[in-house]
Amino acid sequence: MEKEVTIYDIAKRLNYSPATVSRALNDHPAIRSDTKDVITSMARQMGYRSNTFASNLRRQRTNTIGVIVPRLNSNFMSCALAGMEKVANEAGYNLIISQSLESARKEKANAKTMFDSRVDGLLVSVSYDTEDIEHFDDFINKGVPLLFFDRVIEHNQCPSIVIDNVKAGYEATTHLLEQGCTRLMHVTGNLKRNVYADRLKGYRMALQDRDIHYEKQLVLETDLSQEAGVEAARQLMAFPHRPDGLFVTNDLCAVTCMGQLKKAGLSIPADVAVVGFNNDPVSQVVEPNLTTIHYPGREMGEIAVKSLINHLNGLMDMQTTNTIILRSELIIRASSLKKAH
Amino acid sequence: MEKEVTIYDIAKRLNYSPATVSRALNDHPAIRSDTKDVITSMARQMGYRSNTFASNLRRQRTNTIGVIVPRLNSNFMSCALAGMEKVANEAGYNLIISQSLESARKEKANAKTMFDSRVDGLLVSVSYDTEDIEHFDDFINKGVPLLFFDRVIEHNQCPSIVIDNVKAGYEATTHLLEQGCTRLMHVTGNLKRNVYADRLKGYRMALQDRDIHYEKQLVLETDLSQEAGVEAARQLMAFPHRPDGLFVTNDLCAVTCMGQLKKAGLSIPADVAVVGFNNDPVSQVVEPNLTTIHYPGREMGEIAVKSLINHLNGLMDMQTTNTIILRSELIIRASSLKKAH
DNA sequence: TTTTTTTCTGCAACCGATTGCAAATTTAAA
DNA sequence: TTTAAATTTGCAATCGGTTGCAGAAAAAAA
Repeated sequence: MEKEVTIYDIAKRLNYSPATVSRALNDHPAIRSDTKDVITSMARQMGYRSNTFASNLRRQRTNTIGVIVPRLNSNFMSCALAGMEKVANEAGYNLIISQSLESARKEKANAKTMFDSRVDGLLVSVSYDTEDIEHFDDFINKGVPLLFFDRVIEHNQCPSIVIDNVKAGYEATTHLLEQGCTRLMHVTGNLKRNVYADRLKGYRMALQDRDIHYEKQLVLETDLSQEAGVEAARQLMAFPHRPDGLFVTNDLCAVTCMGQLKKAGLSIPADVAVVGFNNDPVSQVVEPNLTTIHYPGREMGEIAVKSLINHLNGLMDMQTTNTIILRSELIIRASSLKKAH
Repeated sequence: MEKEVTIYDIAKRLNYSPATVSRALNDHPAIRSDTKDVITSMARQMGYRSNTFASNLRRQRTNTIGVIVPRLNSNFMSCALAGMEKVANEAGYNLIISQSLESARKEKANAKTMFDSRVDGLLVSVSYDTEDIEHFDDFINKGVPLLFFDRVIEHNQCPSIVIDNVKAGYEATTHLLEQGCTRLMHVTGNLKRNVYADRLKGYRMALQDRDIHYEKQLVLETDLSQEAGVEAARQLMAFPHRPDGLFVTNDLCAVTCMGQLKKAGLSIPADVAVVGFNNDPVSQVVEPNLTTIHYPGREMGEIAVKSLINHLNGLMDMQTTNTIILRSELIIRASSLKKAH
């Protein structure tokens, strides 16, 4: 285990002061360029590596971005994280990722850890049962940029990155209606969360635009798990006047539900047309293939990190940008096609 | 933006030395317990938070674990990461995650970053085209514990966490043979990687045990993408003597392949019985449901981090443990059931 | 050649916690 | 009461870069 090389070692070896070495390695303009060359090449030769802690300690900066998500093992989230990691990595930032597991309590604990780790910025998609965001006040007070994505919470200091969930919900619903559905069931998540509330709003608007009466009983608020899909199928079939269309805001839940319906002898889309959400790989595997909304996870992750880093570098002020809306898209597949095209 | 409280502030306020405060906050035995009480409560009252960098700088430790994976958006990997994050978080460690995107070059760059970030330990699942592991020598030389999981590389200094891939391959193959298949195609990944090589070994052993001649042409080495699934189906159908069994070492690839076969009019499992690998959610969605190997991603992640932390705390020596093998399991579903049970 | 301006470089303090060693205090033993 | 032992606490150096400020050196202008 050899000793670590420091700028002092380099300085002594070349007869410069540590200050000069430091500046040379950081490409400071006050250092002549041939001096820089000598120093950097000697640094390489001696196997020098910068000590991040000393640097962080002094500069009060960590080059680290914190990410708090509900859970990281969903297709959408892992794509978003993949995008984040890529951009962060290229910009020389590290990512510290933690999951709240849908619990506000754990989210709070994670926020504290992130704060203590002194992340330069924080990206958050809030948990199911997060009510307030006091636990992020520390960041706001300290001027640490905070950015919400996907599941966001309105806050005038923090920008959000989302898709237009109202529009997506509207399109999904409209599509089902255009296919001739007359009675649409809607299975969604916790309506405290913008993503689900907005999609519901879109659903209602679409109904309204066609003068279809909104029935509260047709909206099922669930945890969108696979079990919820089973339960949704049960409820759907229990209706005296059975719905002929189904809009589920999660693909995995939707396909599980579809499976149950098929098992019960219903035909998709003839008896029940189905639309999911997220464009998860399962949507192209299930039979019939699932119509769904393409949710740009990777892009969302990339843009979130890009915005944060631009802000940190003073290239952009996040306070002025309030919301970034990404394009989503209805992908029509067999599960909803009652009419031939 | 208030000023940060340091142990000096606490010391001054209580008329102790910073040293005493430091020790008190770290529960050092040399501090009387009522002194500790006074100090900790004052720390809380003043809103003190420890400065990790100063501490890291001094202690030459970071409480951070690095993770390098091929990509983080697969079901298996995101489950493994979820497990890692959970355990690490509970033990007060942070995770820095980066992905090699299956490129040895990027893996090297990531390793360097991790090394410079001075992670306390490193968990690695190697990329497709990693040939050597010289880029991890720095860690080994410096005594930073390095642990491989899933896609591992033999190294007498580094333990591995895996499942028994040979056995899994053997069981999958045997199961197909028991169902009456006589000619088995095997679609797998880069055979440089232990996971695929071992599964192939299991496949061959199973054939041998039943005196079935091994045909090289029946083994397809691919990147296991969905496109590879399409291509596999094409090749399967092109055989004059068409295989009646198919063992694909990845569920997503398997289901895509199945889709193609069905589209071509073949019936599953009657014409071709199929077994996948990983127990991805899609396996329970596709029709017929896919027989597969359950791969304990979450457990693998948890155990990986647990082992690393135990080693770091001196509770366990990783040098002596060479390999940890987790239990995997064949899950039999309809896609391979030719015989009724 | 002298003066002014510009470009480089170094000094030294600082970031905040940790820890070996010694001194001070308390407690126990003589 | 004195001495020895055990328990607490503090001093000061240390970890390794960073940066304001001042001074030296070099270049440009007078």
